[in-house]
Amino acid sequence: MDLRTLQYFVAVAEERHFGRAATRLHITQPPLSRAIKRLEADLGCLLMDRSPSGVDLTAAGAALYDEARTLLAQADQARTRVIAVSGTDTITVGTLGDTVSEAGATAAAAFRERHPGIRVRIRESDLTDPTTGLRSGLVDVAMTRGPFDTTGIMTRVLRTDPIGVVLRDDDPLARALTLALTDLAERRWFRFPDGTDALWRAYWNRGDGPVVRTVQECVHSVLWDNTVGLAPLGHELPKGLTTIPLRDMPPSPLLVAWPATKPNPLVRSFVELATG
Amino acid sequence: MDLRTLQYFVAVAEERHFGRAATRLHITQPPLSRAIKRLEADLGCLLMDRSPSGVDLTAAGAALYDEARTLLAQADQARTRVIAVSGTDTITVGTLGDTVSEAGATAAAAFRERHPGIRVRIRESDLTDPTTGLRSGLVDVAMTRGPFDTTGIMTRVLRTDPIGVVLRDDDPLARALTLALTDLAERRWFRFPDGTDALWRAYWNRGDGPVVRTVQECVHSVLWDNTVGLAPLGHELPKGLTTIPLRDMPPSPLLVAWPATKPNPLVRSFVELATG
DNA sequence: TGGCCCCGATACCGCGCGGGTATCGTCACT
DNA sequence: AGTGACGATACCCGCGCGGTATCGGGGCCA
Repeated sequence: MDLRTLQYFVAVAEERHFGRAATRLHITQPPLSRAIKRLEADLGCLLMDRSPSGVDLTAAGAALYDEARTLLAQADQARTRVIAVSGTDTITVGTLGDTVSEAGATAAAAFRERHPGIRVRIRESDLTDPTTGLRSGLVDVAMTRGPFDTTGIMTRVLRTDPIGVVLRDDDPLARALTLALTDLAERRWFRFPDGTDALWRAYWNRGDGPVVRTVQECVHSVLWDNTVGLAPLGHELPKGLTTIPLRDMPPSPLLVAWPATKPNPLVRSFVELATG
Repeated sequence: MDLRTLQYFVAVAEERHFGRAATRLHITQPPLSRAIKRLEADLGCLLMDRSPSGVDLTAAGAALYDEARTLLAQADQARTRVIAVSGTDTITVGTLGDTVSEAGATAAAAFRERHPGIRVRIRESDLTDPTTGLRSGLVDVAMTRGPFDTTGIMTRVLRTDPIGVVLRDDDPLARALTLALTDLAERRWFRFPDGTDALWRAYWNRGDGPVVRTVQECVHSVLWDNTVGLAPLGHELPKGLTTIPLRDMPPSPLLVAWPATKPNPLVRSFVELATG
């Protein structure tokens, strides 16, 4: 009866569905089934009645649900209190491009509500470092876009967005519903400096056009220098620009990333709040 | 930060000593050191100052100690409540020989105080079955003496007692401080029936004297039939009998035993209370 | 000051548990 | 009868948690 198993149980109890609970817990269904079964063996009684159309709590299951809820809340509070005593009072979040407005704002808000005494410092990184300073210790946790080299870094996917090409509104191709990379073979692409993470650059770079480092420079390059470039779909663009989906680019994950060895104990809580 | 680790931490915090805490937890010292270290890494702060003469809690450690205590108590209560709801209301304890008075009484008393609503049924077994009915399901947990075949059975040692030979007070050898089995080579030994667990019988049987099944029959056999027999030292004997330590017999463990798959959820609690 | 002892840390090993993917059994609904 | 949804099962793999053996370092005593 460890806390993780109880968390699993609570998830199933609330979702009334092993599959949904599993996704909510960021695991798959079979381990969850086994964990519940083990919990039942440990307590010596059935906790839920399985039926093909979902699950129902038994009396014992309902009792455990209440207990587990308070237990988990108390455990969480214990962690918070210990960390408060230990003196950690700041968490630094790195953001890349517009992840700060996309998902960072809600995550930071949730975190601030959860840890009223903690200062949340946002550090907006330029586009050359997808880790936004994780490796150099400038930030404790990053909200960024993949793919990039994740050795020594833990990540969790928040969302996955299709990739499009950024064009000027008056571009001849700007009316297309979708495009392929071959349609743009002759164009000049803005790209990122050599210092950028190799995997990230291979994914986002095309051709050998002008080098940019920030979202601003991307925008200017397209608007005033008539280049094109890759960008995820589904977020606001400055007036005069549009994004056309590309058929032959794999989608890009929007993710939260943190060091595998996390010296800042607040990171775990932030990740939980950011990913639900 | 699972519950087991917190239990480890509480033990160290209370003992102020890794070694003692480890024995109290029925593990060895290295895993305990690692667990605490991992807990510290998880929380991101030192919990105790190690010095060669023991350990001291840091401020964070003291905070965690309080939290952990309440958390563990609540977890225990959660387990108890769920089991109560599930309908289990009886635990049957098997005893062998005089284990019932030796350790069973205190264990049963502790259990009754801890679980006021639960009926504790004691089933005293004769000496032919060292499991006291564990395998056949007659009892949920046994307090008995080793060694015996433990396949499918979990055990925990309560104490280890030297083995002696039971003699009549007026026996020529009854004045010796210690004896060897060779000193008794010519004697008739009482022994246990063939149905008895093989390992147990090999340990306790000598020669091919009269068969006994109960403590009473052992006593009578020695007093009235002038046989001798093996018995652990350190417990009361009827008037007229005495026990002389044997130099060449390995000591016998007094242990609590329960099925590896334990259908009765109260067993865990009983074992904890019996072994401290 | 050198030797010893105590205690916590570390190294290494084997096994079981907790993840994963692939597949099955079963029930409800066409 | 066929199909789809859902939980259970089978199997695999890597890590965590136990174990034993050993190290390092600080006190204590001769």
